[in-house]
Amino acid sequence: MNTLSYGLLSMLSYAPFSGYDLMQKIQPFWPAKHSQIYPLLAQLERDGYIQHELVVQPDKPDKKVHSLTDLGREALSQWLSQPACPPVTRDELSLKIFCMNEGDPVDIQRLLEQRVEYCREKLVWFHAKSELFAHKRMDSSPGIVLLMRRALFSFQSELDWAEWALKELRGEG
Amino acid sequence: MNTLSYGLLSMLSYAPFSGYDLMQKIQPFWPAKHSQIYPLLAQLERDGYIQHELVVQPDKPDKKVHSLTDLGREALSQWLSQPACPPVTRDELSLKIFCMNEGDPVDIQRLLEQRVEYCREKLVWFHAKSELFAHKRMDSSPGIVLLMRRALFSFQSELDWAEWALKELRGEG
DNA sequence: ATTGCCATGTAAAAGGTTACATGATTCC
DNA sequence: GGAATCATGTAACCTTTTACATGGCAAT
Repeated sequence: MNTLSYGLLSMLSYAPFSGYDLMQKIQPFWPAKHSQIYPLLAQLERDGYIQHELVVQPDKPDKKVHSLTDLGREALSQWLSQPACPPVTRDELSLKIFCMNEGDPVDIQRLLEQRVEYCREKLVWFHAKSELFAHKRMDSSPGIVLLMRRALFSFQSELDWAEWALKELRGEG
Repeated sequence: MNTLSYGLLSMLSYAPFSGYDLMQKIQPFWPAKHSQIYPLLAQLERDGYIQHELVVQPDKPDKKVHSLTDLGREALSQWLSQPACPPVTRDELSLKIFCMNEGDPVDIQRLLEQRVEYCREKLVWFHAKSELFAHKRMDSSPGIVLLMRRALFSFQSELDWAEWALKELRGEG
């Protein structure tokens, strides 16, 4: 079973969800399109890790609500006990900065400004989310609290770097 | 042309390299195996972006040393002027932390300790590299300096987070 | 009216990993 | 003697993206 499959089981460890919900929820951790998720859900059901119930909705399309079976829960905890694969990041910006000598310095500055903006947006989003959890006492599990804080750490450090890099390029270093 | 192709052109903007060299050099920015790189190099040559020269080595296997053509250099600077795709990260650890309720807390602590170790190793490596550049006055281009610093920023923030998370789990928060 | 969200699926293409294949040299 | 490095390639497989396909409801 591949990592995305375990990812789907991970999401379902909280509550039953539709494929559509799962697709949205898994994005921050393991980006995937619906075309990849629906077939995997069918496979997970064939293999006995999940089951589904058809929920008829009057205003919206019917949906399949998937939930973990005992076998699925077992598979999850067994997977948790094994070491995690090293993270993989692919960022076009790195490559562009690497060969920035080849282009117009203004292009590189624009790229960095875009990255600054991107990080700021992410930070606003995560700050809003974590305030929701703090104030309104939402269903914040220990895992989500850890991941939230990591996102804040990592986007902040990327933002700091990008701003520093812009200063360097403008000769203010 | 895909991003890996531009990545290869980016590496070649510094100097001519063999496919084997390129495979190693591109790893930090855009992980790829040799089986993906060799066919792409052939294609880039067919399309006129690079050319190669056969270099015979007495002690080691012969190699093809690839270099940018004018067309390749043009393609690079045109690519630099366009916005970069958003970065993509896939980290199994995120998923495991997300559903950590399902498993033994000791498993999660072990995973975080492994991540701490991983970050420390990376930091040691990047610090060594950047000292090399600083002291021995190596061929440090502006791009490489920026990327080096980013690596230090990002691994440090991941390390800080993982150590904070371990404290939280041990109830020292 | 058109865009966007909800909801599910399949098919084709592109991107990426693992395995197969070869062979000399160097280091332990 | 066995593993690691250098060096290039192909084939099979798995993963991921893009495109095809459908259709109702809500909001601007």
